[in-house]
Amino acid sequence: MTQKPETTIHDIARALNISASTVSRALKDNPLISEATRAKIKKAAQEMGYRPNTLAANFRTKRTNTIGVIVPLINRHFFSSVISGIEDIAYQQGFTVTISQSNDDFEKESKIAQTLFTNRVDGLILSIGMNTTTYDHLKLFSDRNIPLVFFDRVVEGIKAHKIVVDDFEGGYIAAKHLIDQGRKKIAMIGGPQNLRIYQNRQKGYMKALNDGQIPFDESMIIHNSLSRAEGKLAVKKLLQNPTLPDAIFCANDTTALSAVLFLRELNIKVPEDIAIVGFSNEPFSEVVTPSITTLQQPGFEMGQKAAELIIQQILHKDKNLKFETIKMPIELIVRESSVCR
Amino acid sequence: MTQKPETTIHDIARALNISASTVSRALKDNPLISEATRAKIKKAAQEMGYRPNTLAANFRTKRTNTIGVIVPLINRHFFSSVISGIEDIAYQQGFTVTISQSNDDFEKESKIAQTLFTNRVDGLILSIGMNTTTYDHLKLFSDRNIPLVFFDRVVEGIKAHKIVVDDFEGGYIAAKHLIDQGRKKIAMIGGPQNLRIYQNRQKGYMKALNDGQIPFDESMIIHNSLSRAEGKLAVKKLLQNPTLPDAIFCANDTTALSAVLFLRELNIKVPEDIAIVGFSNEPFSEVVTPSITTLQQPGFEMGQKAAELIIQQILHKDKNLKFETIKMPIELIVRESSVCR
DNA sequence: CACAAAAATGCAATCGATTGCATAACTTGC
DNA sequence: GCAAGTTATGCAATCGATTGCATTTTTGTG
Repeated sequence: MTQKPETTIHDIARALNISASTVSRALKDNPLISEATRAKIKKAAQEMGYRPNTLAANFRTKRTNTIGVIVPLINRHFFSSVISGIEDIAYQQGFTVTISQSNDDFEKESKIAQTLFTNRVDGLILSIGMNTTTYDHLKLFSDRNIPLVFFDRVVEGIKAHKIVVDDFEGGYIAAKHLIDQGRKKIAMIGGPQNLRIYQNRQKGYMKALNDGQIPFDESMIIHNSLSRAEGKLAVKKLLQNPTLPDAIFCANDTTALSAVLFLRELNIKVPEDIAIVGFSNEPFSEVVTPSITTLQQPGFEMGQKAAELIIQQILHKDKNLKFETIKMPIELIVRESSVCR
Repeated sequence: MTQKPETTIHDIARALNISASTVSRALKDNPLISEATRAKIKKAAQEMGYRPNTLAANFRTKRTNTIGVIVPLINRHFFSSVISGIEDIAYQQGFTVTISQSNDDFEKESKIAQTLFTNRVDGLILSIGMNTTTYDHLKLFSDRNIPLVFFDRVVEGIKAHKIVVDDFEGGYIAAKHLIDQGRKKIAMIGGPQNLRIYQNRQKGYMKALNDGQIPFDESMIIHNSLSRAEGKLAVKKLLQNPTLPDAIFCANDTTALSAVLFLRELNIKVPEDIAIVGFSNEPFSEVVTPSITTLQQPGFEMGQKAAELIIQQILHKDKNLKFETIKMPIELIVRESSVCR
């Protein structure tokens, strides 16, 4: 199979006996070129099977029309929804999306950032890893004025748009909901406190307790990595607590799930004995028995918003842009795990 | 914030009073360059904050070190697992992964393929959409000898590696399992028959029935798009069938889930009255009550394999490569929905 | 020491599109 | 019919790394 040589704008120019610059302009619908020649050139391009060499153009213009995305784990419903949303908008706007996962590993996150940087992405959308506490790898971008948008797990003190759900509000609503159900001893399984989102979920929870005149009890809060296994351990520990909880607010659905399953194993009734509320509305939460009350984060929409913002920044490099923190609406989805019939 | 000008190999060359070609070679550890100068150059590069301009290199070498991936829907556990696997290997090998979703829309799939092509991806990994029946958009790649690897939903008659699970085997095992449980009237909810995977799942099912001396009944098979809504409709229809099924083999877990939920609504007992088997082992299948017996496809491993194969092809463009169809092991995961205690 | 062979380095073209500026072609009004 | 103004096209440099080939330097050997 012989490689047919690619047609270039020069070939077209030669064929039509005009200059390459005219061809280049015509193909981009530059109004400098008359309608007539534009049409002629496009026709020829079509016939000659011309395909623009993006590499050459990128090289020349120093733009790649590519948006880099780093998420902790692709294979997680919330994140893949966000990616889906990013891709949706990016595609419409003629951008390409490059995706990497950090696996919550700082080293990897850092290396990926460097790679994306050297690959000259036009912008970077990311949710930082659980263990990320320094941000030199991101300075690379801000130093060169490459747009950065954070979502979900954001970093304070870096100039960038941030798309978050109102985690405080979420935590508050969740705990309030449990209080409204008559629960008095509400435990919480929280995530790593270096991540703002988990801090806020907890703060919301505490505020609700306070508003509900429920004294705060240190021993009712456990912090872990929110995995299935750790969730189970946390529940085990809570069950040995001097004051037995009658409700647990879990900072993610994975933990809520492990609580539901483990309590079922122990024949402790959910929600009668212990009510459970999760966070994120994973697909399984709806269908497990009992189905899990949780907070719905609009992942797809967050992705769309992130893409819109970054593309806007890429297209109009506004020097004195005001960076916003956009709070997406969060919604309590009440299901069986928290309400006695 | 002034943009510091980027350091180029020419800057380094000038600083060290040598030629740019030497610098270029040294940085790539070309053995033509002596150890001594190599070290000197690298040191200088480091100090001067040199970062290779990938765009220039790509342009020159006509390679992008980028692998394109097209999946029907990112936001689906199986697919995001595959992506995760692809990304895993690609990253290790210094490749970047560009991801797009077709939303099972042929137009979009086609456009994406064109875009990826013009963006000069070095290879394309894809699972075609439900409605894709023509393959001109893929000829673009095969014509130019750009490696192509299919996974899951593959296309026959195109020269490419294919990574599939043994859907026939899966269908067979599923139906056999139901027969072994004493079921005699086993219905099937199958997918679109233009997709080989669904054909094969059905063929496996039919073979098992045949081997089990169960007469085949046309009315016991329904084809649809395997969505949650359509699944419910299919079940409804099966319940009105002259011969009521005592088991349903669903071609995916989504449909199996809708069956489980709908039957529960109707107070029809699963598995006692009707046993259910799904396909794909979605995360929810494990935790729904009753948990769903299903076939586990090794998504992550499939992604890894796909990435390995395509990278191998990219690196050694072997003209007379033999294309293989790799069947990944598939495993029946027996859960509550198919076994009476 | 001479000279061939081997090793190291340099030269310069090249990839293809883009774009500031120069020039050419065409209008228009008087 | 011509100057001034518009509109359309062309010239040529440029982006930065790569690489075939030429050239220089070093090494080794008789």
